Amino acid sequence: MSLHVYNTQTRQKEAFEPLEPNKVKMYVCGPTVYNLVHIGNARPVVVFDTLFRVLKSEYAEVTYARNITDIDDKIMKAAAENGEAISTLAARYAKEFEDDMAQLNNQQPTIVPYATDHVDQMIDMVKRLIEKGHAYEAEGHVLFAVQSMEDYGKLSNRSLDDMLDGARVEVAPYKKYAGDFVLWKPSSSEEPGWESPWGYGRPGWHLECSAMIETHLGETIDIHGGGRDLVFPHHENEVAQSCCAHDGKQYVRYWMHNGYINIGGEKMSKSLGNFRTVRELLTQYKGEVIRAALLSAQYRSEMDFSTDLLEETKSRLDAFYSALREAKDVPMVEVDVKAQPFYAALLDDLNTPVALGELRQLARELNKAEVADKPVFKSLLLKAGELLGLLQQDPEQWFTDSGNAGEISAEDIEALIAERVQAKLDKNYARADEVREELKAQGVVLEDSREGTKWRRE
RNA sequence: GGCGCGGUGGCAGAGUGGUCAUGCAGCGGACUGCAACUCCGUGUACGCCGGUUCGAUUCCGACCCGCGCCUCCA
Repeated sequence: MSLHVYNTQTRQKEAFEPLEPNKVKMYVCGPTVYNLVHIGNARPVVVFDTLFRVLKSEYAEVTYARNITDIDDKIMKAAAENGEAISTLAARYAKEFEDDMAQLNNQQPTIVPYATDHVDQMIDMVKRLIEKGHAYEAEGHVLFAVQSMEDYGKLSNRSLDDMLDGARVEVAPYKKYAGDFVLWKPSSSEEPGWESPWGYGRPGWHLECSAMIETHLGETIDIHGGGRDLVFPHHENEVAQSCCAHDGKQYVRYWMHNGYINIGGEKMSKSLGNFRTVRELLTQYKGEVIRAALLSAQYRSEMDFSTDLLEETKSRLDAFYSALREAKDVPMVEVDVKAQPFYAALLDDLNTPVALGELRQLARELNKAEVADKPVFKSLLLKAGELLGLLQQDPEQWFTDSGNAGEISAEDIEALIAERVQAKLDKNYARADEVREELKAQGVVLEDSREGTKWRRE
């Protein structure tokens, strides 16, 4: 079994083979940093972070780039409202994004390129596109001429005529053809911008990814990921820019797109205003719960993000950590997680729901195993968990950490437990039960075992 | 109008041309002073109608319903 991924370009699952043996180049579209990210923005980050982990276990050299878009009209608008520089606002929200993503156990990509650090490369690419006859200047704008490209529309599987049929926006008068898109646009003197051969201005949205990929990863990359809504126009236009700048050379070998997060069955989006920020969710659930919830459905399917889902996910993680807590003194040994059904599920286009199911079986095996067999199962469980970015924290901490201020302290809980132990020795079961009830009322559950009383916060 | 996705048991969610997903919840049991955790057991599920087939949830066709994209969007 080798890694298979669903390729949006061909609309089927394909065996994955990197262009250069043992070297994988992956690029994922990151956020536009003008506010706190929502859970929908977090999905591709978690999905492709998981893919990054799998790729690293399969290939010797994996380069993963995830950009930060720090120049954009929405950033300009937000900065103007705050009366601050766009660089200040963008830097702040880029930091908030990094913090949120770290809470969800996402590893740092190999490269995190910023759009504004690549304006020279973007200008250079626009120059080349004009020279090759794929772009033209008009009223201070530079536009990509989509009719100059044979295969335009191939990625998103649509023809130019069809696209224009359903167009909802007015066509700018300077466009030679309605489907042409902006590579460079003029800025007024008070707007952010850069000097260019076409005057003071700023890049169009699609350009940055093409330029940054060219700069950091080369002309052809293996995997390009992002949300479904980027297929058109963003990725289609990236293909157009890069292919035409590179004389038709293949841009991306495998396109991967994750499905939407819905709220109450409806697509969540910044424009609809029905979004939940990661920051807000983190006040109620641990980052690991949010991550596991995002992995509970296969990445291409849509998923409804609800309290029920988070609560169920928490219960599932509790069971894993309960097994690990019970096995805290069991030593780790060398194991081959790649031989497990768990791993086969991940290789099959990142089938994380099945992988989570297999993880549950490993936890069950660990619980049931004879002492001599426990090290193997504990090691498999932890190794498998690591590939999903889960189960890496101290189990004791998982159950006893207080996320919220104002909760009963660990010391107070321990004191009450000590009192209850004495009450039990005195056969004063009424008092023992009273303590249990008192703590239960404060969200603390007691578990008696041979080794003594353990506790956890609900 | 064009392109595309999906409808699986209370809920979540895989998958397959013919014995089983799995999880959460529920129920029964073991364990427990009581609990919890854990373990064991437990569900005539595949939108509707046709077709192909010895056999279809799985393939084909029509239909119904929901959702998305068609230049803000993960």
